[in-house]
Order: sequence, then C-alpha cells, then structure tokens
Amino acid sequence: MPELPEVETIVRDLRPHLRDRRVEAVLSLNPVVLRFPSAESFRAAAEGAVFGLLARRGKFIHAPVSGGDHLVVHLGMTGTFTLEEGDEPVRPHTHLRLQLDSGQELRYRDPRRFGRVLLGPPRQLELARLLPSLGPDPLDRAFAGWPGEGRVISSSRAVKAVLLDQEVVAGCGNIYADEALYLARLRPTRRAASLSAPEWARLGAALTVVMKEAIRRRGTSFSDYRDGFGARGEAYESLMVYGRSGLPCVRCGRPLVAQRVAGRTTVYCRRCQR
DNA sequence: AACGAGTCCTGATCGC
DNA sequence: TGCGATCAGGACTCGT
Repeated sequence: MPELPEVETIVRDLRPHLRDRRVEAVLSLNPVVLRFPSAESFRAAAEGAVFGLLARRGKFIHAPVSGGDHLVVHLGMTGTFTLEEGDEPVRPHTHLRLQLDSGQELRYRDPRRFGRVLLGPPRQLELARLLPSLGPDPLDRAFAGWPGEGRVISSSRAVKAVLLDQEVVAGCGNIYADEALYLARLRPTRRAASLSAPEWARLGAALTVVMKEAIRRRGTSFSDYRDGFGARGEAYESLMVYGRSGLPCVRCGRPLVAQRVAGRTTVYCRRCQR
C-alpha cells in the first residue's frame, strides 16, 4: 500500500515533468473515484489547466493547477499515478486519463478503488471535510523532536493504533508503523500512555529514519505500488519485520510473530520489542 | 473517547 | 483445471 515514502517518490518523479504542462483533454474519467466535484465540473475545470509544483501532504498528492484549484489524489491500497506516453496501452482499472500538451498522459489507476480523486481549492476541500486534518509529517524539519520535548501522548490506545492515526502522524501506514516500532524496540501492543518521553522520542526518530530509508530505495513494492513512471521500488528487501512473520529477527534470530493490533496484521519480535 | 465490526473492492493464494 | 473461500487493508461509518 502506498504510504509516505511511496507517495513522496511519485511526487518527486512527476514534479519536474508536470510543471507548466497543460491539460489538453480529459480522455476518460470514472466517476466512482471522483469525490468532488461532479464529473462535468471536473472536466470543465481540468481542461486547459496548467500544472504547478506537485506536493505531498501525508499520503495525499496535491497537484496545484492554474486558478488555485488542487488536483488531489489519494492512492488508497492499490492506486498508481503515472506519467505515460500517449501510445502506451491503457491498463484495466484506469479511472482517469489526462492528456498533456507534451503528448504524454497522466494516468490514475486503482483496481481496488479504495483511492480517490478531488479537484478544488484546498482550503475549501478541508472545510467541507472532503480532506482530513493531518498531523505532523515525519519528513518535515518541524517533526524533529516529535511529539515534543519531554512530551508523551496520553491515550489508552495501542501505540500502533496511534501511529496509524493520520491526525497524529501524517503518512504512516501499516508497513512503516511496524518498521518504526521495531527500530525503536517498542512492542506495538503497548498502551500509548505507558510510553515514557524518551521512548516517544525514540519512536519519532525511528519514523523519520524508516521513511527516509524507504524513499532512498524508491518505495516498497510488494504488490501494486509503482513509482511515477510505473517502475517498482526496492525497499521491500530492506524491511525488518513487515511481511516477515515466522522468519528470524535480524537482530536476535528469534522468529518474528504476527498478531492483529488495531485491526491490522502486525509483525514484531517478542524479545527485542518490549 | 475509543474500540470493534462492517463497508468498499479486486487479485493473489490456498484447499479440495 | 477450476472453483469457491479466504485474506490483504486505508479510511470511513456505525454501534457499543
């Protein structure tokens, strides 16, 4: 599933290629993935629009266009957002095709349709609750020291559940929550309120480390993820726990265990994570 | 407040 | 070979 590193990779890939590109035509649009506005309004606003500089907010791709609107894309579980040549075959489940003045096409594809597309002024989308409010981003400079010098997060929820809450940390999903907890040597089932300030600081630092390392490897491809040009990432090989249930812990050699926490499959080491 | 369960959805995998 | 069951889960809603 695309999380922060995957979305960041896509944004960095596409940013220089989309800048100043004009949308010649909306070649296809599946209304089921369009949360706002109507298909008619989308077409009217998109055609002729010129892209500015792409940005990422949590797991959302924000593509500003002339006139102040943002084309906002969330990839859900299986979404891809790629720049392809116009004569490339259109794959199944392609829900949006924008023809650009470069002859290329910007394509949004999502077999499982958990993702979404919006177009509008970002502030208005937030006020209308079409976009959620997001917590601090592990890639921001301001994230250093999260959750705050000497601060803790008082919650009865499992610390894993807290990491998956986009209002607490923007961009963290199941893979990197497990990886960060492993790096910080914290058991995912721990009640958040039981973590000390140094443990929180460790976790915050671990989040930034695992995200940056995954970006360096251009994201984790274990199923559907592709970068902005349709290629796979190679972070899967460097994962310490995710997808490694039953395999030896790289630190102590004991088999990693899988357990459902906060409704998600969670993998950790019973010895190394306390 | 915060949990679990249900919902959406398709493709990969597994057992028979 | 092929079929049905199961599982994967981000974000959201609803009931407890």
